[in-house]
Amino acid sequence: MQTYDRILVQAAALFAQQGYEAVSMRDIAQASGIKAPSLYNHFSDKQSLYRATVQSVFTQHNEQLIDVLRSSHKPLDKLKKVIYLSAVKMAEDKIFRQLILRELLQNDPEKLQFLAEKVMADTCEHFARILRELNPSADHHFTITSLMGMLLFHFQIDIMRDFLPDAQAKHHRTDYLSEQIFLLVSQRLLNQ
Amino acid sequence: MQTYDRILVQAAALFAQQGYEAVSMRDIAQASGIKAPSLYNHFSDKQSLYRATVQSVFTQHNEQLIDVLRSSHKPLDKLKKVIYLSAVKMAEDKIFRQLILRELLQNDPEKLQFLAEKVMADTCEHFARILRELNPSADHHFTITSLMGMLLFHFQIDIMRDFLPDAQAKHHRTDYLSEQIFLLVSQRLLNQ
DNA sequence: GTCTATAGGCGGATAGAC
DNA sequence: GTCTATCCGCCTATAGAC
Repeated sequence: MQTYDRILVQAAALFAQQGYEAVSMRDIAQASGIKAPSLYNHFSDKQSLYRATVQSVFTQHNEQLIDVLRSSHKPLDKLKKVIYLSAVKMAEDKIFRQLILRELLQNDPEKLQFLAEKVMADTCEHFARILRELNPSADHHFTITSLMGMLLFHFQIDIMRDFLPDAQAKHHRTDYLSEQIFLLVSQRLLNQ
Repeated sequence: MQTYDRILVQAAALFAQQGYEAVSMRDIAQASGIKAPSLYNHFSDKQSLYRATVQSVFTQHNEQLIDVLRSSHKPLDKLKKVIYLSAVKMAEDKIFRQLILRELLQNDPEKLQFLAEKVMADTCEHFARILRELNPSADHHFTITSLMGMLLFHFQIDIMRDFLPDAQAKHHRTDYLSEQIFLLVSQRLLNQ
């Protein structure tokens, strides 16, 4: 792998784990196997490196998710499948999950607009198309944002689940959680 | 207000907005109307100040929420009411919301255990009691974590909602969101 | 309890050799 | 493209006067 890509990969892991301020250029350099000044041959400053990192993680994540929707089952099966695959991605891709949560904590409206329009809106549209097939008149914006909230939260709290009341082994299983989320969403959708 | 409390209030706002690493002792001192070294007469170091801040915000939040459940309506009304009041608190208390999200991004198991057992578990138990009245055999752990995920996410994304597909004015209203969350949760609960 | 002064370290970033 | 050396500012924290 080229130096440039190695930097992006290592920076993504560090920024996701520790946050922008807590990660130094020296940390990223060391993880990438170079010295800090060499980073400046690839990125003009720390902010640029961060932006490139975030964009790269989000772009990759979206590309992988879009592949899912090629198949054409019945709408309800499609919804179930896309929830399951989103859940798998959320469970696996801790870097994406933590980076998006960190970006959500940003207060800069520009960054939030970028996050919404360039990262989340595509995925939302995919969901929306399926939901409209199932019920043309329901409140899909609410359903989709609820879905994203649950997908993010359920997998983010995985490591602290057992400290919460009534946690069981099944609550650590991606298939169980995605099934329950599907049932929650689809029942409301069809009864609305 | 005494210096000590003024520091906690100002530190809470700064830590919630910018995160631990991004806030300097000078920032907190200036916001509190003193110089940085004076902070060390109240807290032994930055970490202690942060811990005290988080604990203070979470304790206050929980106390305010517990008051809600004194009234004894029918279980379904109680659920509706407690969801509404949690939603109002989430919408209003940006400092609590952002601090809890930042703590969720921590990877230190000790801090997560503290967050789960000392901050979230109480609230979970309140929810659980109501849910058990409505359906003794349902999966309440899943329902409650779903609820918390939705409550956090829906109000955290408020400022970027309009950049997402199909957003409408009603999606900025706390009463509408809490009603929809209630319907989502209660339908699943009663059909389970 | 608060201040000024300051220690000592680490941060981002640049200059210039190779 | 990568390095060593270095600048300079900000950071946490302490010493000691008032």
